Amino acid sequence: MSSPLTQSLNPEQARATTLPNEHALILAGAGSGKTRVLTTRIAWLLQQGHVGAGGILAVTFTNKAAKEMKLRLTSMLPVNVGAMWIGTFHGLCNRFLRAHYKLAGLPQTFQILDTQDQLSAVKRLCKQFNIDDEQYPPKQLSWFISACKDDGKRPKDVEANDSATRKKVELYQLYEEQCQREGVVDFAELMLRSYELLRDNDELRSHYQRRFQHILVDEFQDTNKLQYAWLKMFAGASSSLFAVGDDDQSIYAFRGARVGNMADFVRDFSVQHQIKLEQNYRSYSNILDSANELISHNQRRLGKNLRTDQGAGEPVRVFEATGDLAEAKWVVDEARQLYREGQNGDSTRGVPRRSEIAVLYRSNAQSRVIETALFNAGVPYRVYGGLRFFERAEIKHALAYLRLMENPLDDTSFMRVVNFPPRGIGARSIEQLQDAARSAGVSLYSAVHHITGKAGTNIGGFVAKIDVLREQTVSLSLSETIKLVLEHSGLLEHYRTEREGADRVENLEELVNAAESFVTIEGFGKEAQALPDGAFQQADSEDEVMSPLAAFLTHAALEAGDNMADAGQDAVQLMTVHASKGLEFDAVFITGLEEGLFPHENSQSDADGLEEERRLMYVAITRARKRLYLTHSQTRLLHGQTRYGIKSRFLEELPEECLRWITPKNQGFQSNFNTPSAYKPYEDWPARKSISEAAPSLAPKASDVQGLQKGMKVFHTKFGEGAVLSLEGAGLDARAQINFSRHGTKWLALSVAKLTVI
DNA sequence: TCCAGCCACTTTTTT
DNA sequence: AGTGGCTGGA
Repeated sequence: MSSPLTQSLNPEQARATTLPNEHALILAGAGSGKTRVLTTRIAWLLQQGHVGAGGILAVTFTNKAAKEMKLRLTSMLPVNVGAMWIGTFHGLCNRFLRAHYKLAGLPQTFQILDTQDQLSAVKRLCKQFNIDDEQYPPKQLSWFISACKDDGKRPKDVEANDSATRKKVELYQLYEEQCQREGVVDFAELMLRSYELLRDNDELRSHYQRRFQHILVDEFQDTNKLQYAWLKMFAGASSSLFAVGDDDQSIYAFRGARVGNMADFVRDFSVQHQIKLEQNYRSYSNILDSANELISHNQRRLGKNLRTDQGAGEPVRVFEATGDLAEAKWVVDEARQLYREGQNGDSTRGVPRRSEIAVLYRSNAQSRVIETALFNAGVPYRVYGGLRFFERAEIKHALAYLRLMENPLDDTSFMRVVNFPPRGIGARSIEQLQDAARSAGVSLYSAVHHITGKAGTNIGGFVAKIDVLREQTVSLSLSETIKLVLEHSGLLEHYRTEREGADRVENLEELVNAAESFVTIEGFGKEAQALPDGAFQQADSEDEVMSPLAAFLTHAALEAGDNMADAGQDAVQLMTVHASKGLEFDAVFITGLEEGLFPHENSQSDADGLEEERRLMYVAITRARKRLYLTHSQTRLLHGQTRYGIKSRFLEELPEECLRWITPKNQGFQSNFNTPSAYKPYEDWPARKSISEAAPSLAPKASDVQGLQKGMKVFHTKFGEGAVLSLEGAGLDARAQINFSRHGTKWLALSVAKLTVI
């Protein structure tokens, strides 16, 4: 307890950090020093001699978090982080499967399919079996397969009561066979295969259970069913599972995360100590109180209230714009002002760097307007999200050549580059090859010998080229190998002659650099090195070190890299709310706070969806340290159409005393239009339209709203005749659901829509 | 076989 | 509006 490691911790943090060897759940609110507690606990356990480095298993969701944890640990203690298992779920599964590839039934050179690869594998499968892709869209199939695996289900475990599901399960089965034949695993398979291996192999399981005395999990609220089961497999009778999470920040239910794992954990492991970290070190109280008040509207919570010792700080500013461009311009002006004040040395009002300003939005489509405004104002910015380095087409092409050299069974990679750059191998030749491969039961690569004629010659040339590349590079370094492949594959040449290919050539050159720094910084083969205690040598060959190329390919699949846009320059940060999780900024702008957008219309149908949206808003608010701005717009261009938005309900759920409305509150579009407002708009009012499509809210109730009643026939200037289905809200928020004879059912805001009773 | 133009799609995302 | 995938003509 008196360790200097824990001296600067508050009592709750110190208690969590120094818990005895037992299972524990730490409810760590936003900005409460969660990562600090996690790393300090590991350091403390090691320092007190409770466990050796080899006995630690620490799991995170992102590579960034894993890296951060390792970095902080090395700064706390002189410790060999390589001896600990610290990494992402998938990274650790990879390490595990590489060590026991034989037991797992995988080739040593197994390749990892990312989401794109998985989709193309599914498409190939569907084509082969003549699946109607209208009825079974490959994307959905791919999603279905991943969802089954995330649920821990093999095809035989999936309950199929209708013919469509039975078909999907059948395809899932075929997909599995295809992957197995080709020696590839997708992301979910990494998890499921490791889980099953542990479950079914008693000797292996007890070995690992004895080994890992302390298992620590970050962001526990984001674990899915399989990940929780996986953790349970590793946790033996003498292991302690230390889970850190925040149910209020669970925003990934849509991809299978189960907040319920927190309650299950408490029950399954008879957790004695649940410690709440409620002291927030990040935000001023106006911001924190807003977050607390907002999240209190959620019913299903474990319950937690953040407090701060910092003062009230600036009020949260709310701005209503007339249009999305005006909104963006206002944000940019305000951001510049903050930066200017920071430059003048005013650290309470301004921000020292542009990178301390974040502009958040609910969906990616909203970034464009903000980018335009920033660009026009000459403000440097950086957009997160979008394609990352290893996901770019040219990089994936290059990697496909490399993967094929490493594992000729990989048909996905074969298909990607067999005719890229174009070398006269068309659909017919490919079909011939696929038929031959299928009837001989071999890979496309080895089926080339069965093909004769022109197709045979062309494809034969391609295969020969791969063989030659493999031989030529056998004694070359990794970066030299890649350089040679880029030249001899014709990829560089192809992009050099392409009009818009300069960026792609640059990226390919960057790939060579990435390989160089991978070897020097990361070392290679690290993932597959021997277990320290040397167990299981009889069963598997943990001592066989991966080739640098194999390690690099794994790295590329598991860590897609940054999107490398303007790194280095001090720039305003643009990202979705999801992407902002785990980050913090001096100033945060949350934009597009309109019904249907945030909360998003697709999430409003059920209460759970709405609660997740609210948690999303909670995450967004708690990113801010000093200044928080909330903006919404009366009109917005979305998918090429003007939409009229209603102010988000979340704005109403914030404590009034923390807010300052820059524009008068409760001004609907109508009243603004009639009474030119006190503030000066950035642009002229948009041409008036009489449509407003608002999302339905949860419970329609009112029977008579603004002279309308259910069942009335109405006329609308654009949609024509219709019947009122339901009514809700009052005053400026009043809405009517109307079934138009020619345009279907729509929700209209009565303050905007021009309706006549007929 | 290749390229151009047309059509459908559009919440959030890590590995 | 913008993009990615697919079809049909050269």
